[in-house]
Amino acid sequence: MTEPELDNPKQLVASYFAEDTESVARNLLGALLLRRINEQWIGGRIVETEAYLHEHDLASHSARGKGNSNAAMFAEPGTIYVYPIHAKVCFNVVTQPENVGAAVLVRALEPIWGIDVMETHRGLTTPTRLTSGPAMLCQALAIDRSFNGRHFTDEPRLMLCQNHVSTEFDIVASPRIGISKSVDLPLRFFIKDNRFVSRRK
DNA sequence: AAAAAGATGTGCT
DNA sequence: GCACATCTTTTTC
Repeated sequence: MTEPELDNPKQLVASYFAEDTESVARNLLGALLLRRINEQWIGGRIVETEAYLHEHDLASHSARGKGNSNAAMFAEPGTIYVYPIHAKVCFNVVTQPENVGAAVLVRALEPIWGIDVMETHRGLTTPTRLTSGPAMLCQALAIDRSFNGRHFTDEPRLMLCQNHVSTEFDIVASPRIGISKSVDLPLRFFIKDNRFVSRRK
């Protein structure tokens, strides 16, 4: 796919993220996540997300309240929350009104633009290993902790857009991946039958 | 069987 | 506050 669609991007507005987290997680499926690097947009379509709530969600980083490391999660909706894990990072967008402490984790992309650049960043060329995991997609898009706390509407290095090409798909909900608390809540959402979703058999 | 990924955890400047 | 180690699960060979 070429880039004509990016000539007229419909960037998501901040109010898009102010509603309840589960809805935002569902709505983000199919949206485009783009990273500006070397005067080129690289990225693709979001195919898998997870919702992290505040109240009663012990798996969420916000469950114990606001602290130094998770302060971005309590900022205004549309703020980027990047947290470190195992020498890598994962990418979230804050939802709900300010001070709630909820966010959507972007878990997988369908790579579309700048695949060669993403292959270089990842050090491999297997398509389904490029961005099919929260830490993988951050490495592919060169997202690091310098993005933490930035608002995506004020961040020229990133763009979140509505996808006006392919919007027809079924959404599947399942329990979230890799957590030890609140394990049964069906807060993981992905595009049915998409080959770039993580943890497929 | 071996490698990779990951809502961790520790430790130091 | 930031860098990085480490162990379990999942995926690939």
